[in-house]
Amino acid sequence: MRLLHVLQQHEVIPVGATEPVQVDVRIIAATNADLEERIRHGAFRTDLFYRLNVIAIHLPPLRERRDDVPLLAENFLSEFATRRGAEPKRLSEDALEALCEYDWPGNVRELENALERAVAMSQGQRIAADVLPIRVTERQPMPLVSGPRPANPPLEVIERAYIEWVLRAEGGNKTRAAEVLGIDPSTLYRKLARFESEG
Amino acid sequence: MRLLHVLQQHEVIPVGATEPVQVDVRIIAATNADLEERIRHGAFRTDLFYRLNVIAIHLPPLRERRDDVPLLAENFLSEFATRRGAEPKRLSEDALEALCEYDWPGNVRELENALERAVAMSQGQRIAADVLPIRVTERQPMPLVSGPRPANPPLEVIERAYIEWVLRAEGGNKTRAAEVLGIDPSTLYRKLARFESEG
DNA sequence: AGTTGCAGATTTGCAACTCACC
DNA sequence: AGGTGAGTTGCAAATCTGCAA
Repeated sequence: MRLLHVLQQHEVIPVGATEPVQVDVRIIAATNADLEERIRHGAFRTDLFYRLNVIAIHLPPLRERRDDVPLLAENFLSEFATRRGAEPKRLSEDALEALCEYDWPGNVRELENALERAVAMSQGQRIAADVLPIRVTERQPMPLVSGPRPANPPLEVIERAYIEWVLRAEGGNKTRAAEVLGIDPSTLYRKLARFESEG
Repeated sequence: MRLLHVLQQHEVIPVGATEPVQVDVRIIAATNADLEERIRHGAFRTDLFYRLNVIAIHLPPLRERRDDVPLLAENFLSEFATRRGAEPKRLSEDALEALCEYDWPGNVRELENALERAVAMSQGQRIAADVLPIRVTERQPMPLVSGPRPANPPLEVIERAYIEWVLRAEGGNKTRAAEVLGIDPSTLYRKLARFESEG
């Protein structure tokens, strides 16, 4: 862990720090779609500035997790059903296949919307492919502009971030923080010392 | 870390798992207010079900972080200013003091709303205390029903969660995951083996 | 790419000690 | 002086790691 350490420094994304002294950390996991939407709503900036440091944890786009589509779809359908107080509608074979083939540039959010619409448009209990948005069924070779994905931070960074997070949550009390973290106070103490010396 | 291990198992909060085989994890940091609001909007359920397991990381309520209030307020004010394309308004001494004294049961979200309203109501560049919501300036002894706070998960749990997260993000490729994590593949391999044996 | 042996480096929990404060 | 709680350090044992196969 020491060896590779140098490579890892760039992974943290500090944002607009105003005071360099105390640093706090949030760990946020979100799909790209989540992020975009939250930024649009202004909520994300708020989160970001909660205390000035952020570590972003990357979630691959839905198109790279095709296996998840059926499960996600099922979850959404039963969620919608619960909301309406009815039985979940089921996807036809064709519809499911189309969902799996599509590239979902809008990720999970887009899938959710498509299904919601489909549920509303379909008459019976079965969702046919033709109530899905055209772009989904159209089956075009998508633009496929997959830029370089953001990398996830190294383990060491996450560990540090979380430790600092908890320490702050406990008001700086190292003993209590150690208890929460499930480690000996001395261990925490030494980890912190190491953080200091490593910047 | 081995010794305390038994105590730590209860910290994970798995939610509505449907398939016990593969587990994925999201790490979410949010204020209580965030959570509440997202649940109301249905977004959180969606997040939750992304892949069926969640580890909640606790952020202490704003009332326990009074020091943060001025900084937060400042951030909000300049955010609002940017949105309007104007200079940020400034808080009067009294107003700031009132903000610091208040208990903020709605946490950061409530603070944001209060400030937004205050900015809209104030005439000049200076925000006086009397444009703040009455409950804020009223300075009552708040109910103070601080139940037991949810504990943050132990370090070990976070480490595991993150490793599994990255592994999945890399499509199960251990070598690649190890690279991202900044550890030797063999190390990752052994960590995973341990996870298996420990459930 | 996944897995294991190995020797050496590292880390850990424990316990003991200090310090501050009541 | 006594007691409690936090922070800190020595130490030996246990563990973990990177390398190489």
